[in-house]
Amino acid sequence: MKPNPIPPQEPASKERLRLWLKLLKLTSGIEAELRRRLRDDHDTTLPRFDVMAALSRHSEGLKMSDLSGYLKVSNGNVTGIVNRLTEEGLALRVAVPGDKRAQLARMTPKGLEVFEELANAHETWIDELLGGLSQDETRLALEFLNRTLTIGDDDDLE
Amino acid sequence: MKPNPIPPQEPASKERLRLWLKLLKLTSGIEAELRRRLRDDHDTTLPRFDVMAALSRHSEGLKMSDLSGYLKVSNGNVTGIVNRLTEEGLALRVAVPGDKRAQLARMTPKGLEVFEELANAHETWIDELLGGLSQDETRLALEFLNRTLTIGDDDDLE
DNA sequence: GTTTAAAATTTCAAGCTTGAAATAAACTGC
DNA sequence: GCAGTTTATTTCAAGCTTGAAATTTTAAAC
Repeated sequence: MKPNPIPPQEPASKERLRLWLKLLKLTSGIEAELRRRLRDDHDTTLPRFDVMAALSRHSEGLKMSDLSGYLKVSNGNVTGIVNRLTEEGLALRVAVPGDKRAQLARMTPKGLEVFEELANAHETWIDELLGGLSQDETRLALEFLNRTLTIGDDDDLE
Repeated sequence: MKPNPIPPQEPASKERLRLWLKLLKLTSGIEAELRRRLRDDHDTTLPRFDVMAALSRHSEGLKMSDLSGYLKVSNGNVTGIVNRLTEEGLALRVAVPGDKRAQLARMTPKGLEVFEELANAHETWIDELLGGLSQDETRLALEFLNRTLTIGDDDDLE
């Protein structure tokens, strides 16, 4: 006699699909809320925030190509965003001594100041939006993700 | 690939932030891969896929506003996407008998045919991309998400 | 040194996305 | 009826995003 494992049978692929949709809904929802707050409360956008975050942890500046590499977006994309940040006085471009092709994108002091506020708000928002998780659950989830679902792990923005 | 150091004593908000970034990286990575495959292998896009999916499970058609409601995107957004699907012969608009303001977006037979292929490929891709998860782990994760992180739960696209 | 290839960036067209404004039709109260 | 409001949709400008093409500079081969 079989001890009968639990078998409400759905093919594994359907269950994975279900998990994916659930996961997508969760992250999309949180992301949408972050975008809304950045816009309504701080008059900025998530892409700008991401660029500022990357530049802020590299105070010496980043080559445009490194920046797009970190953020996993196209070169042309960061060109536009850094342009707009520059127009707003939050970033600037500095020449690279040995190489006339390259430029470093850097935060301005004003940019650093603005970003610090944004980063604080951001951490608070996440804390609130994931508020349903106890510290134990958070750790459990992190461990689970680290153990099973690690895709393309490189540094920066971890 | 570093083993990702064990979280030392860290404030709960930092751990939640870490979890969020991990989660975001996972879903963004999968999403990027889906977009790439839709484009390279099927010459279409994720937004088109999402609209087709919604229309396909409502074969009688959907009002534009209902469609944007399901997908949680703006009205103007679906207008453009349905326009493009229509140009490609995959969707069409039909008048609503009692209401001259509204229109139903519907799939064409060709659209349904195309979508069925896409949906099959999509399920296969997800199965592959989440392949690191056993069926038990999948169920565990789903249960965890359902229990703790349910945000704005309504039907469709679950 | 000159040619050739590689690298760093920007430009560009096309599509996605939004919120706000514009249109048009339907409903409500009187 | 009809004035005023609500509802359904489209249009629009601005920004994000991409991959491909164009530009400029550096490096390599010879």
